[in-house]
Amino acid sequence: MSLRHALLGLLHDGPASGYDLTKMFESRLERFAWHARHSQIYPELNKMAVDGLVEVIEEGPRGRRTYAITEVGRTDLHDWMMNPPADPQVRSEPLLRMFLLSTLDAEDARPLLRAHADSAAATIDWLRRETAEIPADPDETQLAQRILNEIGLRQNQAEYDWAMWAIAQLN
Amino acid sequence: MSLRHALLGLLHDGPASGYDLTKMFESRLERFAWHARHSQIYPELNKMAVDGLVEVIEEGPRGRRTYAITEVGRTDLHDWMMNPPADPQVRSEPLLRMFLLSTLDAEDARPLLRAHADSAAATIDWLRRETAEIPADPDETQLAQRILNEIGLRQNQAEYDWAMWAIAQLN
DNA sequence: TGAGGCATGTAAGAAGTTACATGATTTG
DNA sequence: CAAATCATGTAACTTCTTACATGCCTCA
Repeated sequence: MSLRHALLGLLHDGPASGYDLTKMFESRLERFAWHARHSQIYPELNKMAVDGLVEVIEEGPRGRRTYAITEVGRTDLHDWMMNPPADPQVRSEPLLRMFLLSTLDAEDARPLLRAHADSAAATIDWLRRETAEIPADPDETQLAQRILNEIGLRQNQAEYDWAMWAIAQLN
Repeated sequence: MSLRHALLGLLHDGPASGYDLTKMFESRLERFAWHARHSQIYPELNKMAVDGLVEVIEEGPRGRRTYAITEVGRTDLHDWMMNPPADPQVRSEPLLRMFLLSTLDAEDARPLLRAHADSAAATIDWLRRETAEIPADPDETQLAQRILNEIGLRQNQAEYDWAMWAIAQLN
């Protein structure tokens, strides 16, 4: 039920429509943590409303429905946050590819590692630009954003460093 | 089709049964890269055999069937390895939880970050022990293993450092 | 008035999970 | 001979992807 909790988590910051949440997934979660399309988000919001985790608080133009998290939703989110499973499950196609690197010879592995490094470097650039836009005297949301950007920066720096190191190992 | 390619990748190292591959997933892939259960692996191997990507090369006791990758399978794996998608999709529940940290107050966030750090530290310990077992003069497989352990070490070190830094930020 | 973005939806199929089910072989 | 492990499978269900489908609103 990670999708459900991702949505609750996003709604914790304030009410939003399915359309807004789809955009939030794209801009905030999809790159590092979770991925979902609108075709999964809209039905899930409807189910969550039936289950009382969210409620429609406004109907706008073009059939727009703005959802807000309910008290039940908050409790559910809090429980999920505070009880992580012992055996976390991860699915990362880029990392899987790296784990299967030994199936390639050095000539093929090198450009793949290079691409991996380039991709990490591009993400670092992007996160640095994002972070630079946060004012020196941030509010709580901006402070939280800074902490999140930091995990992305450190992770991608590790990926970059590793890829460069691995290229050196091939030689 | 990541499962398919994960299986082809594991079979690239040598023939194995569905049972062996299930164990390999548990010990090698599941923690960092991909996750699959035997109930998904066995049917997939059968489909892959129909598609000519793998073949049964031996039938052993208890109905054991040993699969080997075919030339078609090798080509398919190589294509997949060399053509990573532009927008990699990642799903990580632990990271999602960190991305939703701002839904908690500081008293709740602290132990969660602590647990995140502990988990990274435990993984680092485990990887260090694994790496120490690799002889000083490794063969090709062992060298590849060392490169993989290194990515895990660096990633988890980044996670650990970040979590400790984040705890400090809360104060 | 046309293009782009806003806004939501469904249907079919693929992928993945959980639970049930069975039996052989090895080892202490 | 009992327990652990080896070994494979299916059924029902949930989750996720891809493609199709529709129409409104805003701005240049």
